[in-house]
Amino acid sequence: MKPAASPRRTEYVILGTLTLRPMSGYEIGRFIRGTIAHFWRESFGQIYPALASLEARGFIAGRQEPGARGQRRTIYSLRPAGRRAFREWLALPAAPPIPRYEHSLKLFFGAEAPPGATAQLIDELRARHRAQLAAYQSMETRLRGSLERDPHAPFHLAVLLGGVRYTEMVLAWCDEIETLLSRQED
Amino acid sequence: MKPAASPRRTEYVILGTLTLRPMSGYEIGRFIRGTIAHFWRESFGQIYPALASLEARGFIAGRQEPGARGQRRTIYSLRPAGRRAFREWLALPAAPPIPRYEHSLKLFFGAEAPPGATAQLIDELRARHRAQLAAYQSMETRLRGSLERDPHAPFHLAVLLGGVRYTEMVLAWCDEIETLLSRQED
DNA sequence: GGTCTCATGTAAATAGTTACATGATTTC
DNA sequence: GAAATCATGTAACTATTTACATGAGACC
Repeated sequence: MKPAASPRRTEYVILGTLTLRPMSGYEIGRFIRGTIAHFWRESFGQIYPALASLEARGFIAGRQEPGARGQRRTIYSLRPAGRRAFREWLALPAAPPIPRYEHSLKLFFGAEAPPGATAQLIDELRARHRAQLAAYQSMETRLRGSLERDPHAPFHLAVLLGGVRYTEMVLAWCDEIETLLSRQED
Repeated sequence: MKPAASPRRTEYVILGTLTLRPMSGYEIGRFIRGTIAHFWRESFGQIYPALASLEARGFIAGRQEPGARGQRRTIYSLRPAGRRAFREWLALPAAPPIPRYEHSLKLFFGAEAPPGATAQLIDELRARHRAQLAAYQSMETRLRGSLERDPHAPFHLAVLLGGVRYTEMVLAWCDEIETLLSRQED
C-alpha cells in the first residue's frame, strides 16, 4: 500500500524539536503544547511510541538522566542520520492541510439551525479568537526582542505572524457575516 | 471511554447534506468534494459505512432506485429522528479545529533547512492559494446571484467568504514574511 | 493528606485514507 | 476498445485520542 500524502509526521516534528536541543519525551510534549500548539499538536500517546521507533532506527539516541527532582527520565538527542532525514523532509513540498472546520460546517447548514444558534456560533468564534489574539500579542513582543540574537527567531516570528493574521481575519470575518446574515433576515 | 471532543462528525455531515435533498452515497461524496471541500472532506471509505449505521439506527431511510444510466443505487432521505439529531448537534458549540499545518511546521524549522527551501515553500504556498482564490471568485459570483431565491445561499456565501478571506490573508502573509526573512539575511 | 507537576508508557477505541474489487454505461 | 464516470462496498493500514496505570517529589 502506498504511503499517505505525508507520512510519519509525528516523527518529523520530534526530529525538528530535537534540532533545537536534546529533550525528554515529556519536554517534547510540553514544548509542542506551549510553543507550536497553534499550528501543530501531538499527544503523549503518539510521542512515546514514536521516540522508541526513532531510536530503534538510529535517528535519535536516548540516555538516562535524573530529572531536576531526581525522577528517572530519558533525554533524547539527534543523531547525524536523524538530522539528515529531517533536512531531506524539510526540502520536500509541504502537504496541503486537510481542513475540518466544524464552525464552517455548522454555519453552512444555518438554514436548518434553531433560532439564535448561528448568532451564538459567531459569538463563540469571536470570543475564542479574541482571547487567542491577546495570547499571540504577548508572544510577538517577546519574539521581536530576540530577533537579533536568536537565529530561529525570524522563522518563529514568521509562523506566529501567520497565527496573528489568521486570528485577525476570523474576527473581521465574524463582523462581515453578521452584517450579511442580518441584512438577509429582512 | 468518554467520547472525543466532537464524535461521529462524518455522520453529521451526511445528515446535514441530506437536509438539502435525498442523495445516494456517491452523490453525497460528490457534493462534499465539489461544494464544501475547502472546509470539510470525507472519503467513500467513511461515507458508505456511516450510511449503513445511520440507516440501522433509524436516522435515514434508503430506497433502491435506478440511476440515470440504469445502474442500481440507493437514495437516502432524512427521517424525522435524523433531522432532530442534526438540529440538536447544530445547537451545540462547535469544537475548535485541531490544526496541522505542515507548511507552518516546515517554516518554523527554517533555520535547519537547506538554502532556498524556505523561499520555495513560500512560492508553493502562494501558487496554491492564488489558484484557490480564482476558484472561489467564480463561486462567489454564482452564489451572490441566488441570494434572493435560495434560503441556503446567505449561509453558503458566509462560509465561502471565510475561504476567500483566508486565502487573501495567506497571500498577504506570504509577502509579509518574505520581507521579514530577507531583511534578516543581511 | 491532597493536589499538582514531572515522567513514562500501554490499551482501547475512534477516525480516516488508500487500495482494491466489481460492474454498468458513456464518450472518444 | 480504452478511458472516464457512475455506483457500492470491503480490507488493510495509518493516525490519533483518551483513559488508565504507575510512581516520585513539590506545595499547601
